[in-house]
Amino acid sequence: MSYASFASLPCTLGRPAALLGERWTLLLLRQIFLGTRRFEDFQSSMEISRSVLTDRLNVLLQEGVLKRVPYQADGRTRHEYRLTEKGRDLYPVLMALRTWGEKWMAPDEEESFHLHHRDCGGDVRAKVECTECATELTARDVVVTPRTQ
Amino acid sequence: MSYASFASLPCTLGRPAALLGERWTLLLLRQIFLGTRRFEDFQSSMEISRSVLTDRLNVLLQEGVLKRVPYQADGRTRHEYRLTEKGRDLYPVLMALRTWGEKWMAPDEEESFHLHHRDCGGDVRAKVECTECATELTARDVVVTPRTQ
DNA sequence: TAGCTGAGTTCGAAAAACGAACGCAAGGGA
DNA sequence: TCCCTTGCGTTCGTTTTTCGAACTCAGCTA
Repeated sequence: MSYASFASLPCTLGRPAALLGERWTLLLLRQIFLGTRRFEDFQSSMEISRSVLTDRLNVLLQEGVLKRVPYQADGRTRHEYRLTEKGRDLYPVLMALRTWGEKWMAPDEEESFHLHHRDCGGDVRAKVECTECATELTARDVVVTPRTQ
Repeated sequence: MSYASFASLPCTLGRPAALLGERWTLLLLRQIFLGTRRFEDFQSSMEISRSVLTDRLNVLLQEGVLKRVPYQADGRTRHEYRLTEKGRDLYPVLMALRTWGEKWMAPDEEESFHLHHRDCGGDVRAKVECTECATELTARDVVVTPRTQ
Protein backbone atom coordinates (compact mmCIF):
# COMPACT_ATOMS: atom_id res chain seq x y z
CA MET A 1 0.00 0.00 0.00
CA SER A 2 2.70 2.49 1.08
CA TYR A 3 2.07 5.75 2.84
CA ALA A 4 0.98 7.74 -0.18
CA SER A 5 -1.87 5.42 -1.06
CA PHE A 6 -3.69 6.26 2.16
CA ALA A 7 -4.47 9.50 0.39
CA SER A 8 -6.99 7.59 -1.71
CA LEU A 9 -8.25 5.26 0.99
CA PRO A 10 -12.04 5.32 1.25
CA CYS A 11 -11.92 6.14 4.93
CA THR A 12 -12.89 9.47 6.40
CA LEU A 13 -10.45 8.96 9.25
CA GLY A 14 -7.60 7.39 7.28
CA ARG A 15 -7.34 10.11 4.66
CA PRO A 16 -7.15 13.03 7.08
CA ALA A 17 -4.77 11.03 9.28
CA ALA A 18 -2.45 10.47 6.33
CA LEU A 19 -2.63 14.11 5.25
CA LEU A 20 -1.93 15.61 8.67
CA GLY A 21 0.37 12.76 9.64
CA GLU A 22 3.06 13.87 7.25
CA ARG A 23 6.03 15.29 9.13
CA TRP A 24 5.77 19.05 9.90
CA THR A 25 2.14 19.38 8.81
CA LEU A 26 0.59 19.47 12.30
CA LEU A 27 3.29 21.84 13.53
CA LEU A 28 2.68 24.03 10.50
CA LEU A 29 -1.04 24.16 11.27
CA ARG A 30 -0.28 25.03 14.89
CA GLN A 31 1.80 27.95 13.69
CA ILE A 32 -0.97 29.08 11.36
CA PHE A 33 -3.57 28.97 14.13
CA LEU A 34 -1.17 31.04 16.23
CA GLY A 35 -1.28 33.68 13.52
CA THR A 36 1.73 33.08 11.27
CA ARG A 37 0.98 33.71 7.62
CA ARG A 38 4.18 34.34 5.70
CA PHE A 39 6.83 32.07 4.31
CA GLU A 40 9.71 33.76 6.11
CA ASP A 41 7.87 33.66 9.42
CA PHE A 42 7.08 29.98 9.14
CA GLN A 43 10.65 29.26 8.21
CA SER A 44 12.23 31.19 11.04
CA SER A 45 9.77 30.25 13.77
CA MET A 46 9.86 26.51 13.06
CA GLU A 47 13.35 26.13 11.59
CA ILE A 48 11.96 23.88 8.91
CA SER A 49 14.00 23.59 5.73
CA ARG A 50 12.74 25.90 3.00
CA SER A 51 12.19 23.16 0.46
CA VAL A 52 10.05 21.07 2.82
CA LEU A 53 8.12 24.17 3.85
CA THR A 54 7.39 24.88 0.19
CA ASP A 55 6.17 21.33 -0.26
CA ARG A 56 3.91 21.28 2.81
CA LEU A 57 2.37 24.65 1.98
CA ASN A 58 1.66 23.44 -1.55
CA VAL A 59 0.02 20.25 -0.30
CA LEU A 60 -2.24 22.26 2.00
CA LEU A 61 -3.04 24.66 -0.84
CA GLN A 62 -3.95 21.77 -3.12
CA GLU A 63 -6.13 20.22 -0.43
CA GLY A 64 -7.92 23.53 -0.01
CA VAL A 65 -6.87 23.92 3.62
CA LEU A 66 -4.93 27.09 2.85
CA LYS A 67 -5.32 29.85 0.29
CA ARG A 68 -2.89 32.48 -0.96
CA VAL A 69 -4.12 35.99 -0.32
CA PRO A 70 -2.41 39.05 -1.84
CA TYR A 71 -1.33 41.92 0.39
CA GLN A 72 0.72 45.07 -0.04
CA ALA A 73 4.17 45.42 1.49
CA ASP A 74 6.35 48.45 0.73
CA GLY A 75 4.37 49.11 -2.42
CA ARG A 76 4.67 45.57 -3.75
CA THR A 77 2.09 42.84 -4.02
CA ARG A 78 2.97 39.77 -2.02
CA HIS A 79 1.01 36.76 -0.88
CA GLU A 80 0.31 35.29 2.48
CA TYR A 81 -1.10 31.91 3.45
CA ARG A 82 -4.43 31.91 5.21
CA LEU A 83 -6.87 29.27 6.32
CA THR A 84 -9.89 28.55 4.17
CA GLU A 85 -13.16 27.57 5.82
CA LYS A 86 -12.04 23.96 5.41
CA GLY A 87 -8.80 24.85 7.14
CA ARG A 88 -10.48 26.71 9.98
CA ASP A 89 -12.59 23.61 10.53
CA LEU A 90 -9.42 21.81 11.62
CA TYR A 91 -9.59 23.81 14.84
CA PRO A 92 -11.12 20.92 16.81
CA VAL A 93 -8.23 18.68 15.80
CA LEU A 94 -5.67 21.12 17.15
CA MET A 95 -7.72 21.77 20.27
CA ALA A 96 -8.07 18.05 20.89
CA LEU A 97 -4.30 17.76 20.72
CA ARG A 98 -3.91 20.61 23.13
CA THR A 99 -6.53 19.33 25.55
CA TRP A 100 -4.64 16.03 25.59
CA GLY A 101 -1.30 17.78 25.96
CA GLU A 102 -2.52 19.79 28.93
CA LYS A 103 -3.71 16.68 30.69
CA TRP A 104 -0.91 14.26 29.88
CA MET A 105 2.22 16.04 28.81
CA ALA A 106 2.51 18.94 31.20
CA PRO A 107 0.14 18.79 34.15
CA ASP A 108 2.10 21.29 36.24
CA GLU A 109 3.62 23.38 33.49
CA GLU A 110 2.76 26.90 32.55
CA GLU A 111 1.20 26.73 29.11
CA SER A 112 3.08 28.62 26.40
CA PHE A 113 -0.07 30.46 25.41
CA HIS A 114 -3.44 30.82 27.01
CA LEU A 115 -6.77 30.41 25.24
CA HIS A 116 -10.07 31.73 26.41
CA HIS A 117 -13.58 32.23 25.13
CA ARG A 118 -13.89 35.79 23.85
CA ASP A 119 -17.39 36.28 25.27
CA CYS A 120 -17.13 34.82 28.77
CA GLY A 121 -13.43 34.26 29.40
CA GLY A 122 -13.87 30.52 30.02
CA ASP A 123 -11.37 27.82 29.12
CA VAL A 124 -11.41 25.94 25.85
CA ARG A 125 -11.73 22.17 25.69
CA ALA A 126 -12.23 19.58 22.95
CA LYS A 127 -14.69 16.80 23.55
CA VAL A 128 -16.59 14.05 21.78
CA GLU A 129 -20.32 14.11 21.96
CA CYS A 130 -23.34 12.11 20.86
CA THR A 131 -25.40 14.11 18.37
CA GLU A 132 -28.62 12.53 19.67
CA CYS A 133 -28.43 12.69 23.43
CA ALA A 134 -25.51 15.14 23.81
CA THR A 135 -23.69 12.86 26.25
CA GLU A 136 -19.94 13.23 26.30
CA LEU A 137 -18.39 10.06 24.89
CA THR A 138 -15.20 8.09 25.34
CA ALA A 139 -13.88 5.30 23.13
CA ARG A 140 -15.70 2.78 25.32
CA ASP A 141 -19.08 4.38 24.72
CA VAL A 142 -18.81 4.01 20.96
CA VAL A 143 -19.55 0.94 18.84
CA VAL A 144 -17.56 0.50 15.64
CA THR A 145 -19.28 -1.20 12.70
CA PRO A 146 -16.81 -1.90 9.90
CA ARG A 147 -17.94 -1.65 6.30
CA THR A 148 -14.68 -2.15 4.46
CA GLN A 149 -11.16 -3.01 5.49
CA MET B 1 15.64 23.71 16.21
CA SER B 2 14.90 20.76 13.90
CA TYR B 3 11.94 18.44 14.20
CA ALA B 4 13.17 16.40 17.15
CA SER B 5 13.55 19.39 19.41
CA PHE B 6 9.82 20.08 19.35
CA ALA B 7 9.65 17.07 21.65
CA SER B 8 11.02 19.31 24.40
CA LEU B 9 9.17 22.47 23.46
CA PRO B 10 7.29 23.97 26.41
CA CYS B 11 4.03 23.99 24.52
CA THR B 12 1.13 21.70 25.26
CA LEU B 13 0.07 21.83 21.64
CA GLY B 14 3.51 21.69 20.04
CA ARG B 15 4.71 18.58 21.83
CA PRO B 16 1.67 16.42 21.01
CA ALA B 17 1.69 17.77 17.46
CA ALA B 18 5.33 16.73 17.03
CA LEU B 19 4.70 13.31 18.56
CA LEU B 20 1.63 12.45 16.48
CA GLY B 21 2.95 14.32 13.46
CA GLU B 22 5.63 11.74 12.81
CA ARG B 23 4.85 9.74 9.68
CA TRP B 24 2.65 6.65 10.31
CA THR B 25 1.83 7.52 13.91
CA LEU B 26 -1.70 8.80 13.32
CA LEU B 27 -2.47 5.91 10.99
CA LEU B 28 -1.13 3.51 13.59
CA LEU B 29 -3.40 5.01 16.24
CA ARG B 30 -6.35 4.73 13.87
CA GLN B 31 -5.62 1.06 13.45
CA ILE B 32 -5.36 0.61 17.21
CA PHE B 33 -8.70 2.32 17.82
CA LEU B 34 -10.17 0.00 15.18
CA GLY B 35 -9.04 -2.92 17.31
CA THR B 36 -5.68 -4.05 15.93
CA ARG B 37 -3.26 -5.13 18.65
CA ARG B 38 -0.56 -7.34 17.20
CA PHE B 39 2.61 -6.64 15.31
CA GLU B 40 1.74 -8.86 12.36
CA ASP B 41 -1.71 -7.34 12.05
CA PHE B 42 -0.40 -3.79 12.04
CA GLN B 43 2.18 -4.74 9.49
CA SER B 44 -0.20 -6.45 7.09
CA SER B 45 -3.13 -4.04 7.43
CA MET B 46 -1.07 -0.90 6.91
CA GLU B 47 1.79 -2.24 4.79
CA ILE B 48 4.25 -0.28 6.84
CA SER B 49 7.83 -1.52 6.83
CA ARG B 50 8.60 -3.72 9.83
CA SER B 51 11.49 -1.62 11.05
CA VAL B 52 9.46 1.60 11.07
CA LEU B 53 6.58 -0.18 12.77
CA THR B 54 8.98 -1.35 15.49
CA ASP B 55 10.21 2.19 15.94
CA ARG B 56 6.76 3.79 16.12
CA LEU B 57 5.45 1.21 18.57
CA ASN B 58 8.48 1.79 20.78
CA VAL B 59 7.99 5.54 20.74
CA LEU B 60 4.35 5.14 21.78
CA LEU B 61 5.38 2.68 24.49
CA GLN B 62 7.97 5.11 25.83
CA GLU B 63 5.44 7.93 25.81
CA GLY B 64 3.03 5.77 27.77
CA VAL B 65 0.38 5.80 25.05
CA LEU B 66 0.62 2.04 24.57
CA LYS B 67 1.47 -0.83 26.88
CA ARG B 68 2.54 -4.41 26.11
CA VAL B 69 0.13 -6.97 27.51
CA PRO B 70 0.96 -10.70 27.56
CA TYR B 71 -1.47 -13.20 26.10
CA GLN B 72 -1.41 -16.90 25.29
CA ALA B 73 -1.27 -18.14 21.71
CA ASP B 74 -0.88 -21.84 20.93
CA GLY B 75 0.62 -22.45 24.33
CA ARG B 76 3.17 -19.64 24.09
CA THR B 77 3.28 -16.31 25.81
CA ARG B 78 3.17 -13.41 23.39
CA HIS B 79 2.54 -9.71 23.77
CA GLU B 80 0.04 -7.38 22.26
CA TYR B 81 -0.08 -3.60 22.17
CA ARG B 82 -2.96 -1.94 23.93
CA LEU B 83 -3.89 1.61 24.76
CA THR B 84 -3.18 2.96 28.20
CA GLU B 85 -5.54 5.47 29.77
CA LYS B 86 -3.32 8.17 28.30
CA GLY B 87 -3.69 6.49 24.92
CA ARG B 88 -7.45 6.11 25.19
CA ASP B 89 -7.60 9.82 25.91
CA LEU B 90 -6.42 10.44 22.35
CA TYR B 91 -9.87 9.44 21.19
CA PRO B 92 -11.02 13.05 20.75
CA VAL B 93 -8.07 13.71 18.45
CA LEU B 94 -9.01 10.84 16.17
CA MET B 95 -12.70 11.74 16.31
CA ALA B 96 -11.90 15.34 15.45
CA LEU B 97 -10.01 14.10 12.39
CA ARG B 98 -12.92 11.92 11.42
CA THR B 99 -15.51 14.62 11.95
CA TRP B 100 -13.45 16.83 9.67
CA GLY B 101 -12.99 14.05 7.13
CA GLU B 102 -16.72 13.40 6.97
CA LYS B 103 -17.45 17.04 6.30
CA TRP B 104 -14.63 17.93 3.93
CA MET B 105 -13.07 14.88 2.37
CA ALA B 106 -16.02 12.70 1.47
CA PRO B 107 -19.38 14.42 1.76
CA ASP B 108 -21.21 11.90 -0.39
CA GLU B 109 -19.14 8.82 0.29
CA GLU B 110 -20.13 5.81 2.30
CA GLU B 111 -17.93 5.80 5.39
CA SER B 112 -15.65 2.78 5.71
CA PHE B 113 -16.93 2.14 9.20
CA HIS B 114 -19.83 3.48 11.17
CA LEU B 115 -19.69 4.74 14.74
CA HIS B 116 -22.58 5.10 17.09
CA HIS B 117 -23.24 5.73 20.75
CA ARG B 118 -23.73 2.37 22.47
CA ASP B 119 -26.58 3.62 24.65
CA CYS B 120 -28.76 5.59 22.25
CA GLY B 121 -27.44 4.79 18.77
CA GLY B 122 -26.68 8.44 17.98
CA ASP B 123 -23.83 9.68 15.84
CA VAL B 124 -20.46 10.67 17.21
CA ARG B 125 -19.00 14.13 16.72
CA ALA B 126 -15.99 16.04 18.03
CA LYS B 127 -16.45 19.63 19.09
CA VAL B 128 -14.77 22.44 20.97
CA GLU B 129 -16.57 23.87 23.94
CA CYS B 130 -16.20 26.58 26.55
CA THR B 131 -15.84 25.04 30.01
CA GLU B 132 -17.68 27.99 31.56
CA CYS B 133 -20.72 28.59 29.42
CA ALA B 134 -20.71 25.34 27.38
CA THR B 135 -21.02 27.23 24.11
CA GLU B 136 -19.58 25.45 21.09
CA LEU B 137 -16.53 27.38 19.91
CA THR B 138 -14.75 28.00 16.63
CA ALA B 139 -11.30 29.51 16.14
CA ARG B 140 -12.91 32.95 15.86
CA ASP B 141 -14.48 32.71 19.31
CA VAL B 142 -11.17 32.10 21.02
CA VAL B 143 -8.58 34.67 22.09
CA VAL B 144 -4.93 33.59 22.10
CA THR B 145 -2.64 35.13 24.71
CA PRO B 146 0.99 34.18 24.05
CA ARG B 147 3.32 33.63 26.98
CA THR B 148 6.46 32.43 25.27
CA GLN B 149 7.62 32.05 21.69
C1' DT C 1 14.10 -33.96 13.04
C1' DA C 2 12.11 -30.58 10.21
C1' DG C 3 8.79 -27.08 9.47
C1' DC C 4 5.79 -23.27 10.99
C1' DT C 5 4.59 -18.88 13.35
C1' DG C 6 4.86 -14.41 15.64
C1' DA C 7 7.81 -10.86 16.49
C1' DG C 8 11.16 -8.64 15.67
C1' DT C 9 16.46 -7.26 13.56
C1' DT C 10 19.66 -6.37 9.79
C1' DC C 11 21.24 -4.19 5.80
C1' DG C 12 21.70 -2.29 1.09
C1' DA C 13 18.86 0.69 -1.88
C1' DA C 14 15.55 4.41 -2.48
C1' DA C 15 13.16 8.39 -0.86
C1' DA C 16 12.73 12.35 2.08
C1' DA C 17 14.68 15.99 4.70
C1' DC C 18 18.45 19.18 5.50
C1' DG C 19 20.80 23.49 4.74
C1' DA C 20 23.61 26.55 2.31
C1' DA C 21 23.79 28.91 -1.86
C1' DC C 22 21.48 30.68 -5.71
C1' DG C 23 17.60 33.17 -8.46
C1' DC C 24 14.43 36.70 -9.12
C1' DA C 25 11.49 40.66 -9.05
C1' DA C 26 10.64 45.12 -7.34
C1' DG C 27 11.67 49.13 -4.36
C1' DG C 28 14.97 52.40 -2.25
C1' DG C 29 19.11 55.02 -1.82
C1' DA C 30 23.41 57.12 -3.79
C1' DT D 1 22.29 54.11 -13.32
C1' DC D 2 24.10 50.80 -10.00
C1' DC D 3 23.84 48.44 -5.92
C1' DC D 4 21.54 46.78 -1.75
C1' DT D 5 17.58 44.85 0.44
C1' DT D 6 13.39 41.94 1.08
C1' DG D 7 10.27 38.21 0.45
C1' DC D 8 9.73 33.96 -1.59
C1' DG D 9 10.99 30.50 -3.39
C1' DT D 10 14.45 26.76 -6.23
C1' DT D 11 18.68 23.96 -6.63
C1' DC D 12 21.74 20.67 -5.30
C1' DG D 13 24.95 17.85 -2.71
C1' DT D 14 24.84 15.61 1.91
C1' DT D 15 22.58 13.35 5.76
C1' DT D 16 18.65 10.97 7.71
C1' DT D 17 14.53 8.07 7.13
C1' DT D 18 12.09 4.75 5.03
C1' DC D 19 11.68 0.66 2.33
C1' DG D 20 11.62 -4.23 1.64
C1' DA D 21 13.62 -8.54 1.38
C1' DA D 22 16.19 -11.65 4.02
C1' DC D 23 17.58 -13.26 8.38
C1' DT D 24 17.09 -14.57 13.48
C1' DC D 25 15.12 -16.78 17.32
C1' DA D 26 12.13 -19.29 20.39
C1' DG D 27 8.75 -22.52 21.01
C1' DC D 28 5.25 -25.33 19.27
C1' DT D 29 3.60 -29.26 15.79
C1' DA D 30 4.10 -33.09 12.52
